[in-house]
Amino acid sequence: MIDVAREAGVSAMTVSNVINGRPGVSPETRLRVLATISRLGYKVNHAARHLRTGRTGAVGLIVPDIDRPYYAQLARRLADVVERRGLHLVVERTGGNAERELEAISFGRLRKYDGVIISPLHLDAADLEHLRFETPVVFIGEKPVPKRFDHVMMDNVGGARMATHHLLSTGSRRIAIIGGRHDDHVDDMPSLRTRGYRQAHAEFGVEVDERLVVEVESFDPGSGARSLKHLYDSGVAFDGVFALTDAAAMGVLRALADLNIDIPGEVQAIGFDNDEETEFLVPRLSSVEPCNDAMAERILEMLEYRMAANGDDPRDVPEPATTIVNSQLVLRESTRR
Amino acid sequence: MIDVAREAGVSAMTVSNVINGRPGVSPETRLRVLATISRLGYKVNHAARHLRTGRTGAVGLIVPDIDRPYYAQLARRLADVVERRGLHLVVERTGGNAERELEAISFGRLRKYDGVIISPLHLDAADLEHLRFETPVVFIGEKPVPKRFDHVMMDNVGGARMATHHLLSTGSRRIAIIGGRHDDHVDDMPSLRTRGYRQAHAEFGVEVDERLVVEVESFDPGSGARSLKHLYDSGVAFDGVFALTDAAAMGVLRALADLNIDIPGEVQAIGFDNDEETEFLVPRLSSVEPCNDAMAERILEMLEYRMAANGDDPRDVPEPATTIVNSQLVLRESTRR
DNA sequence: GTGAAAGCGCTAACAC
DNA sequence: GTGTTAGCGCTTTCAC
Repeated sequence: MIDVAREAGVSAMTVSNVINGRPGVSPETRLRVLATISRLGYKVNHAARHLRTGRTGAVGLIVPDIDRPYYAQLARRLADVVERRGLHLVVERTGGNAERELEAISFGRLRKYDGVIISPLHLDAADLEHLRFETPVVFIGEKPVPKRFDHVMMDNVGGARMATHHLLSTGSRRIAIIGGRHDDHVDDMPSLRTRGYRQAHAEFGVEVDERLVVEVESFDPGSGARSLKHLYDSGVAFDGVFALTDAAAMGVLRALADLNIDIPGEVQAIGFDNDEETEFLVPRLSSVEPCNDAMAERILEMLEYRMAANGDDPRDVPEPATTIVNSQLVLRESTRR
Repeated sequence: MIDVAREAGVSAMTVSNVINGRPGVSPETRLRVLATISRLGYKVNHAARHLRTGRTGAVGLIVPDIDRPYYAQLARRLADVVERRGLHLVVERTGGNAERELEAISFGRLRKYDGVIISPLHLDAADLEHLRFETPVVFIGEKPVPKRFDHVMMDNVGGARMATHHLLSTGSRRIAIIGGRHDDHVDDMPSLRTRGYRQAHAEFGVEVDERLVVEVESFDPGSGARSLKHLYDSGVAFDGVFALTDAAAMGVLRALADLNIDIPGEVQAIGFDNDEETEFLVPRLSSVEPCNDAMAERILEMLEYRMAANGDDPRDVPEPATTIVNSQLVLRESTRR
């Protein structure tokens, strides 16, 4: 920058003013400086600017996994919203283990960002209790976080309730839940969705057969397919399947096809997440739409409040809030009407 | 940091040495400093460190889209490899328009990273001709880039040749190519794969009916399904389909199911990319595996060479290289044997 | 409308 | 084994 200043016969300050489009530079000077900048191929050093101003122009999204459609699609939506505000989104993944999650969010790495969106998977409220961030942070996902943080989550219980409700109201009485939990007292995704499943059963006065609650080690298609086959082989009868994610549901559809079971005639099936692909499966999969667009908007709204308030008058710092975004049933061919 | 130094009764330099695990600090001092650090809740400021050392510990991946399974899965693989080397990967997306691609790679934003992997979609060799990066860069993908850059790409032509070859050798003679190009003289993904398709036909002495070459506006399942229906409605007969991506192939399978066409008896189908989901489609989709693991390894190998060489003796800076990673056929239920 | 000085938080190089 | 000095490239402040 001082090179540019010297070449253009002005001070570094003036160059800085030109670059940042600040007023108070005469048109001729501005032009001369701009010409020199492009002639010398000068580029601002973001690290220095960051060191000085504390702003980076970047919003971080920290997720357990980047290749799961759910996170990938959420990332895209957030990127849209972030870019509309003149910032850009960068995504980091933790690989879904507690230690790496802590590392990603604790050791000053957040300072690279003006604001951060974190989706914890293994960290729970106790781990987060001691943490203080100097960067504005919004938590997303179903893991409970301390009340002093902003938190946006989807309505897992409500969505699962609706899905199960639909299967029950269209005649299913023995609904397998793939990925469910026998003990649903921890607030994670499987437990919350299992709770919705149980609520719907309670509303219909139908008893849940615990043998239909199938725990899984992961939520990919492979494990969905294996679980369903295992359930079938164990001889437990079922006439409906609620898979806790669309990825798992994909495996379920595949396994039902292998078993020559008619969908939705013999067994109806429903997923959760409304991934873009579900509409093209055979049969087209009914699912629960988590309204990620609304969620993305809400997340950024909260983050912006905090980012705006950061460093300012502590009086107008917003109260931490928890938002639950409604979900919505999308019915396709894998369920009856 | 000076706060910590003062509190611990040492100099800032010693604190720095402790933080970075450098030798030459006595155990007692080290312990005292560490205690003070945690008592004061001190965190290193990465911006300052970056400003001073020029290293950030981050590798950037810049892709057109983050929610396409192909990029998402590539990102995961790269993240694995990057993390094995003690760095971490951050992903940015450009949204797939030329201006934003340029912005992402040109305006000094790359300085946030020790090395960058770029997958251009709209920028071509001419746009890149003038660019000089001070950050080590490896290009990926099929867009041609100037020779002075490192470039890793998969074997699009070979993979498409193999896929088409298999359909021909199992009896198909009228193979539709979804996403193909009538004019395949530009080096982009569709053109390269179309070239492989034509090569295989030439080897078999089968003439290509240009009506079977179906151009598409995008490579998602929706457009795959629409294209296939449109082809069918137009009355052009076909007994095989090569979809240029698995996403498009997914739509093709869906459309064939809607038309009650038996796969692979009447029409056999094959995709490209070997996305994880393809194994669970109905029927299971045959595809071309681009060997992304090998590609990820190779990309990082090249990037590391450059990162190591950066700033050093110009004699041992490696020559720019272009690597083509082989692809491989994966046969499942959607094709005959 | 423009410039000079100071300093953001860190570390390389060298002195003690 | 530890401290001192200087400076990375920018912007804030205030003087001109």
